[in-house]
Amino acid sequence: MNISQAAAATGLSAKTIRYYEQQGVVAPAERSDNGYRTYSSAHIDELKFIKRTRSLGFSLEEGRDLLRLAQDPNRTSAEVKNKALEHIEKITEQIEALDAMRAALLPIVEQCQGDESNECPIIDQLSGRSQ
Amino acid sequence: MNISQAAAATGLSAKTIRYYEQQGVVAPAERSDNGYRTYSSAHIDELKFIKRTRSLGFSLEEGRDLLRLAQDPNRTSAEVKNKALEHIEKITEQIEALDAMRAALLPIVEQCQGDESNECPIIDQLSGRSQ
DNA sequence: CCTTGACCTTCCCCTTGGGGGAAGCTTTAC
DNA sequence: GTAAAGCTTCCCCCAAGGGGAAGGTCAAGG
Repeated sequence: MNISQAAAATGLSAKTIRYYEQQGVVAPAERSDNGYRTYSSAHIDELKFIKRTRSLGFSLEEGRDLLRLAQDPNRTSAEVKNKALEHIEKITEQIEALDAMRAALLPIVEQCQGDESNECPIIDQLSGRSQ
Repeated sequence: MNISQAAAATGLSAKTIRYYEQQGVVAPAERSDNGYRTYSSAHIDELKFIKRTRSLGFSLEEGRDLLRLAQDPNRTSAEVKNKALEHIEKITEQIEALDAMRAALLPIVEQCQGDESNECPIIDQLSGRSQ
């Protein structure tokens, strides 16, 4: 299984797969005689695992940690749950920050006529006028 | 007014102020004979303007565009409102993406005992088992 | 007068998660 | 035999600065 086939099998790009290997996130691929990377189904599973962690918003480093836990028979579910809860906390903070921006922006934007005049409460607000 | 005083006046770091100047976001500071940057109240206002756009989640480039509109007497409020609405749209999309992650994560995490056992539905999910 | 500490300057490397593309090899298909 | 496609490594690029080095300047104190 070449890298382009691994890419097709995982939905990742070849570039991304090389990057994950170089970052030590997944086990390095075997090499065939010509130097090409060769992928087993175990590699594919690792790549898919990381893809799922990424889609849930985990960083690559967190994904790597989770993969190690997944492969460690001595892990405890408490360790895993802790990481997940911390991550949920971070997501929640990000949502709150974005909500605050939106809440600050919406009423000002609604006040703006959006016409051909140059008078604009959005600009006034950003300029510190009409505070 | 030196850069550290401008920093104190705006709440930005000196590094950030230099960066904004180098990126062409704000007008370059005057230089005194020793080469030190010198800031007028107009500069301070520009820096504060950009700081407000940043705190509302606008990119530096968007902040620069908004500052140019603010200084352009021929602007229309429609232009400004358009940019603001696009930005709100982006924020909304980000919130939705984060909400989706949280919604996907929460039920799995709740199923996890978080004890000393290695059995863990979070790991199962990430591994594609018990899908 | 001289020194020391606090400024200031530019410069380069670092972060995240890859994308784009060059240079050079190999393999595949016709 | 040759051309296209695939693979390799390598380096530069993005956002928004932070950290810190090397070197010039300025103000205060002994």
